[in-house]
Amino acid sequence: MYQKLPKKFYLNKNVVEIAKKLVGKILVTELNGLITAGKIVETEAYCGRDDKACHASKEKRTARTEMMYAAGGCAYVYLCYGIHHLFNVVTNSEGMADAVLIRALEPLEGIDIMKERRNFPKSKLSSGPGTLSQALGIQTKMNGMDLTKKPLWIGKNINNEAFEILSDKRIGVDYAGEDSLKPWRFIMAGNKFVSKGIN
DNA sequence: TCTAAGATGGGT
DNA sequence: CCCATCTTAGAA
Repeated sequence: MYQKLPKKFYLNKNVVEIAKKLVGKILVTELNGLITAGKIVETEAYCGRDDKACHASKEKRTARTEMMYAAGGCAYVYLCYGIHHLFNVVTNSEGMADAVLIRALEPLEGIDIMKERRNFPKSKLSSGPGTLSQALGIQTKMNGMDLTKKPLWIGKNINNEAFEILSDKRIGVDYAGEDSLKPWRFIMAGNKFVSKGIN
């Protein structure tokens, strides 16, 4: 069930390429025996070199960014606006601060559990970086977890469905000037669970 | 110590 | 469109 991606998937040196490949993969948590899983339908790449939008821009090292320098294949979870836990996939080899922000999921399994955790009946379950973390129970204490093991992992595409991937500029990083225009956001074409989809 | 800003989301 | 909310980073 949800066959785990191998460590080497995350060691690719091109974070933009990994962000694109993550579309269609399955993000899974198993907490207190409860499995929740969703198909990744939207991602964004952040690079520690040549990208002002990245927390580790210009290879900046702080307590928060330290995890981005770890070898690829672990989680970088941080708190945004004091409320939202945002989940990222650390990539590249040790010392290279790259990460992919997971922005939206199509719920697959444990939907009742997600609804219970979200507790916002009128809103979507996991179509935004903050909401999907809440739906899967991802918190900052999971920062640094190995994504090739329980309780937080990424699995291969379930079936061999064909889909098209579109790219666009990233969301909420206007402060980064020209770097905010980089087409480093990837979405599954036509999927209604993307965060800002026309639906 | 103190302060400003932030990879958002829900409600109007 | 408006703004709650509180950690983090950087300044003093």
